Amino acid sequence: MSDTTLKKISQVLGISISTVSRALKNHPDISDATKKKVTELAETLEYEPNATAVNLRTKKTKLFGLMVPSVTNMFYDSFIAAIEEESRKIGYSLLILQNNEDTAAESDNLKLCRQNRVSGLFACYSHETDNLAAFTKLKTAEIPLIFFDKVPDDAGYNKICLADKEAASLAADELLKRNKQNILAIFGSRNLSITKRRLESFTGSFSNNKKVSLIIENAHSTKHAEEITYQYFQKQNKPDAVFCMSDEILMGVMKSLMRLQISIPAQTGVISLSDGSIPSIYYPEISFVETSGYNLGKLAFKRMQECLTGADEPVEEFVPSRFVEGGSL
Amino acid sequence: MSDTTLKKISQVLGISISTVSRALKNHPDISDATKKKVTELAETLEYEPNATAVNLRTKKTKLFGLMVPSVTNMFYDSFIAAIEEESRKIGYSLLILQNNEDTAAESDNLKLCRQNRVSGLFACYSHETDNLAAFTKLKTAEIPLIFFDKVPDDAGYNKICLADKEAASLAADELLKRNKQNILAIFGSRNLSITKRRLESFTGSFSNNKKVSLIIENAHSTKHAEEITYQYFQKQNKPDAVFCMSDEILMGVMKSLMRLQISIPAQTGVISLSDGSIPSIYYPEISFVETSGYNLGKLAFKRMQECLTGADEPVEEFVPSRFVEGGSL
DNA sequence: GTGAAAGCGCTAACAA
DNA sequence: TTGTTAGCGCTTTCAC
Repeated sequence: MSDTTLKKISQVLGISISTVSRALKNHPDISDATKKKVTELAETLEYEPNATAVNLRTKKTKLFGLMVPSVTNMFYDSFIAAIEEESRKIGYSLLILQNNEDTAAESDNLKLCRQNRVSGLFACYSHETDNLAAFTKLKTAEIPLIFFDKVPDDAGYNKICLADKEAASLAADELLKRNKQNILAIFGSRNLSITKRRLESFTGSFSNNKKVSLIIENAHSTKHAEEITYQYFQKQNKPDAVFCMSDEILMGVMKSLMRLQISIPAQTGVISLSDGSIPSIYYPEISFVETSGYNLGKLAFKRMQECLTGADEPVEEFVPSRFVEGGSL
Repeated sequence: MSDTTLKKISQVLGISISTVSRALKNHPDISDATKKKVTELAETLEYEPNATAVNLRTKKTKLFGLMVPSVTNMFYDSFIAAIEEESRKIGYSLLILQNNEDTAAESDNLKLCRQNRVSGLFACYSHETDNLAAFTKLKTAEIPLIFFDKVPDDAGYNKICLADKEAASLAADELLKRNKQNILAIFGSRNLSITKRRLESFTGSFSNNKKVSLIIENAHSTKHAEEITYQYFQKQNKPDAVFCMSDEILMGVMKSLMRLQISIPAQTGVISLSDGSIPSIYYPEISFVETSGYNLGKLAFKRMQECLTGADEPVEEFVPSRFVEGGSL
C-alpha cells in the first residue's frame, strides 16, 4: 500500500507497464477507456510518480540549488522567497545551502549539488573563497550557474546584481536636493566589491560640489556602525544627514540616534539603501533607495529559465532601484 | 568527460563495475592496489556518485523537506538555518517549501515531497488549512513527520514547540517583580493556538493579584499593534509596561512609542517574547524572553534523527525559554 | 492501441 | 579478491 508503482497498477489491470505510463501522461495513442481505468486506479492507489526513477531515466532533475552565505538575512530571504515561488510554479524544487562564507562548507554544498545533479544553481560568490574552480566544474558539467548579488569579477559567468551605482547615486541626489551639507556616509567593508561600487558612485555624485562636507566611514558590522554614529553625534559639529549603505548599517545608526535622542529629521536626516522592511519599523519611517532581494530573485530566475532553454552566452544584468520616501530626510 | 560513471571507470581499468563500486566505498574485500587505481582514476575523471541512481537503488534519499509559511520571517529563518547546518553535517540536503498559509500551495508542496521521496519532513501546520489528511499520507508512507511551532491539536504526531506557557509566565514574573501596575499586553490573533497558550499562561500569572490592571489586546499584524499602542499611550492613564507576544508585535509597539516619544524605561517598560535579534536593535535594548527558532530547529532535528533510527511513538517536546535582560524594564 | 525490451547508474546477493 | 547478475521505477523505441 505504501508505495504504488506503475508495475503494480499494470498487474492489477492486467495490462503492460508502458500502457499505464502512457495513459497517465494522457498519451494520444491510448484509448479513453484505458485511460479512465488507469487514472482511476492510480487515484485510489494514491500513485505518485517516483521522481528518483524519472530523474534517472530522463537524466534530468527538477531541482535547483540555491546557495547563500546565510539564510538569516532579510535580503537573502526575500531572494529565496522569490526563487521558491517561481520554482514551484514550474514544478521544480529548491535545495537550500548555506556556506557562512566558509570555503569548506561551500565545497560541501557544491558537491551536494553535483551529486544531486541539480538542473541549475543560484549562488553568491562569497569573497573569502577563491575556489571559482569548484564552480567551474558545474559549468563544464553544463549546469547553468547564476551568480547573484556577490559575483566574481571574471567575465564568463551569469551575474545578476543590484544596480549599486544607480542606487547610491539616487541616494546622493536626494541628499543634494535637500541641501545637506555635512553628511556622514557609512559603507560596508572596504574589500567587498559591492562596497566599492556604491562608494565610488556615491562620492562621485559630490565630486564637483565644494559646499558639501562628506565623511566616509566603513563599518564591518551593525555594532560597528552604531559606534561610529555614536562618536560623530557626540561632537559639536554634528552631521545633518547620515547615509547608510545597507540595512545592517541602518540598524546600527538608528540605535545610536535613539540613544542620543537625536530627532529625525529635525536634527539629522537619514537615508539608506535597503531591501525595504527595516525602514518601516522606525518612526518616522526611513527614506530609502530600494535594493530588493525579491526583485533580484525574480530576475535571476528569469535568467535561469533562459539558460535552461538554450541561452549560453553569459550575461550581466542589473535590478533597477527606486527612491522610496519615508519621513526621515 | 562531463559525466563519469562507475561503468566508465571499470572499462578504462578493465575491471568490473562492482569492484569499482566497492573500491570507492573502501570495502575490506578489495585489495589496496585496486583501491588505489580506482580512487586515483575517479579523482582525475572527477567522478561524482549519481545520487539519483543511488537513491533509486537503495530506496532512500538523503533529502529532508522543510515547509514553512514564509521564509521571510526571522523566526523561521533561524529554524531553517539550524536544520540546514545539521542536515549538511550528516550529508543530507534540504528542500525548502513555502505555503504562505495557502492550502493549494501546501498541497503542491506535499506532493513534491512525496514525489521526491523525502526521507523526512519538517512542517508547520498552518491554521487555515484543515488538510491534515495530506500529511497523513506521508505517515502511512512511513515518512517521519515533525511538526514544529504551529502544530495540530491531534495526538499521534511529533510536535516540537516553544515552551509558550513557560515563556509567557517568565515574562509575567519579570513584570510582577518590577511592580508594574498598569500593563498593556498585546497578543497575536485569537484563533492561533500559540496565542491561546501564551495568553492563558500570562493572565494566569496575574489571577490572584488585584493590584495589577491588565489590558489584553489582540493584534493581527505589526501595523495593528502599532495602532493599539498609539491609542493607549495617548490616554491620560498610560500603561507603565507593555508586553509583546512576538517580534512582529514588538516592532509595532516600538514604532508608536518612538512616535510619541515615550522614553523607555522611564515612562514605560517593554518586554517581549522574541527570537532575539529584534530586541537588540533598539536603545535601550528590549528585555525579552527568548523563544528561539534556532534552538527549536536543533531540537526538531534531534527528533528527526530519532525517527530515522527507529523511534515511532510520537512525542511532544518543548524548547525551554530564558529571560534576557535588556534595559527596557 | 498496446506490449516487449532495453537501459538510465548504481548496489548487493551470490558465485567463483 | 573479484565478477556476474538482477533489479530499483521509469521512459521510450520498436514491433505487432
